[in-house]
Amino acid sequence: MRLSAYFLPTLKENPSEAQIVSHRLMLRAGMIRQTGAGIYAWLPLGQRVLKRIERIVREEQDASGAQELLMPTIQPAELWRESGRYDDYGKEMLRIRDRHDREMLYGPTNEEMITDIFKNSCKSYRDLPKNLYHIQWKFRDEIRPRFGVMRGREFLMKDAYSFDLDAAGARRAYQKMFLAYLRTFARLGLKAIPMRAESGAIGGNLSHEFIILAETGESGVFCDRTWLDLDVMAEAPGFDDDLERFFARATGIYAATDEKHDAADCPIPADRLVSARGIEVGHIFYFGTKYSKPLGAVVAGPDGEPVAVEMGSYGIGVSRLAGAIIEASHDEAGIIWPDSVAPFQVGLINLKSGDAACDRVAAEVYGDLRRAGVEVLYDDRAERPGVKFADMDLIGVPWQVLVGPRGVKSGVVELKRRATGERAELSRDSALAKLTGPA
RNA sequence: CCGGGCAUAGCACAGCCAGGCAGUGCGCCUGUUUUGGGUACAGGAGGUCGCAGGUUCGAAUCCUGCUGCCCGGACCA
Repeated sequence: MRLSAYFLPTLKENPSEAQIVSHRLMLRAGMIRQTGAGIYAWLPLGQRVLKRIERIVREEQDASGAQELLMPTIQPAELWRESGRYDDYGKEMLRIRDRHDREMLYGPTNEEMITDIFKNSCKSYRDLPKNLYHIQWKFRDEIRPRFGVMRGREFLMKDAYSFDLDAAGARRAYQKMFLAYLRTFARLGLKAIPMRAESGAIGGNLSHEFIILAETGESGVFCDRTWLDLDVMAEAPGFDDDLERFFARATGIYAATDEKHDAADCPIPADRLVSARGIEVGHIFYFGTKYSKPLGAVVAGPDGEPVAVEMGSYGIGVSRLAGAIIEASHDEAGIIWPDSVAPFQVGLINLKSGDAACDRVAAEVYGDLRRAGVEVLYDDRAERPGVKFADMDLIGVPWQVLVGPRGVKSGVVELKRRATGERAELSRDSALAKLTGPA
């Protein structure tokens, strides 16, 4: 992509409405624009990041055996009356009426709808187990949205729903998602700690929140110091292996949200306890027959007797993750994207646009990278080098390739790693090899 | 929802107290200059001063009502 033609409205100054760093940087880097309290438009750069995050989430869901579908954003109120949540959800649910005066709602979650879809087609224990998910926009009418996309009213969420014949099966489904979540967050370049959590309005009695530690986190959390240096994925099993041991070990190291933490009854000594703030990026629940019973999701068991299916639900805040990753990875100059979610892999800077030799070399490097399948943002604007450096640092592209008069003369380009600031002068071929070779 | 604050050009803000030509910096456009970390100079474009009403010869400025947004809290997968 040539930057001269790209819609990338970066800002030099901080918009006054943005207080926390991820919100400021997302606005300044031209990723998002606010259209109302807690409601954002995603501009091309932000959309690219969202798609990258979504893809990793999708790949890990698929790898775990879950199947993707897509449910609507608008739901009939009737479904929610059956579960009793139409009243329970309160003002956080956005309620609307269609032209026939039918009561509808903009879905805050999809337990009722998926259970309804499931029950209409799955009648036998032979149809189990199933895990169905989608990645869809949700709306929760938060009293007080804040922190940009991290606490928006409209947000993109992956939600999965598991159906099993018995509690043992549901436990395995829960553990598979537990593993899928750890794999997902690791790939996103995040250290997410699974913490015992309240199950809230979803209901149920087994629940973990996946938390990233960050000063700007919304909730207080507590964990064993061991977590700070632990690479929990080092000994992670495959999805088809026995997950019980891994699950026991990962959940055996103390970690709890403040609702679940009791200082008077804490299993670890004070000098090992870390008190911090965290951003919730995922939440998983086992809730048994809470929805299957009222909604009639019943299958015939092996003995022919009806059995209400055992369910769980599993959420990942996809749009929130864009903000959370920035909270965890930025510096004074701007965003530092992990390679896995970067909107472009390489930012190519022509330091002297208009100079025939620089234009030629930059265009050739651009072509070479594109042919090699690298997503590259080529800054071909007639701007000062300083402006280009500042913009490229701000938007956080992991690698920068600098083409300037000096290097062109001696036949080299400069390669800069955004995260470390490390630079090296290389021949064009070795730079290309480095950027297209194995990571 | 409670409490506090803000609303003037794309962005950040001054002007309001004490009514009298709509301003500054950045950004944007044109030209010159400069060319390895947001360059310099000159010229230019850009405004329903959030909306509605009131007071006044005259309102960005004073008064009333409304709306939107932000912050703290409570709430919240």
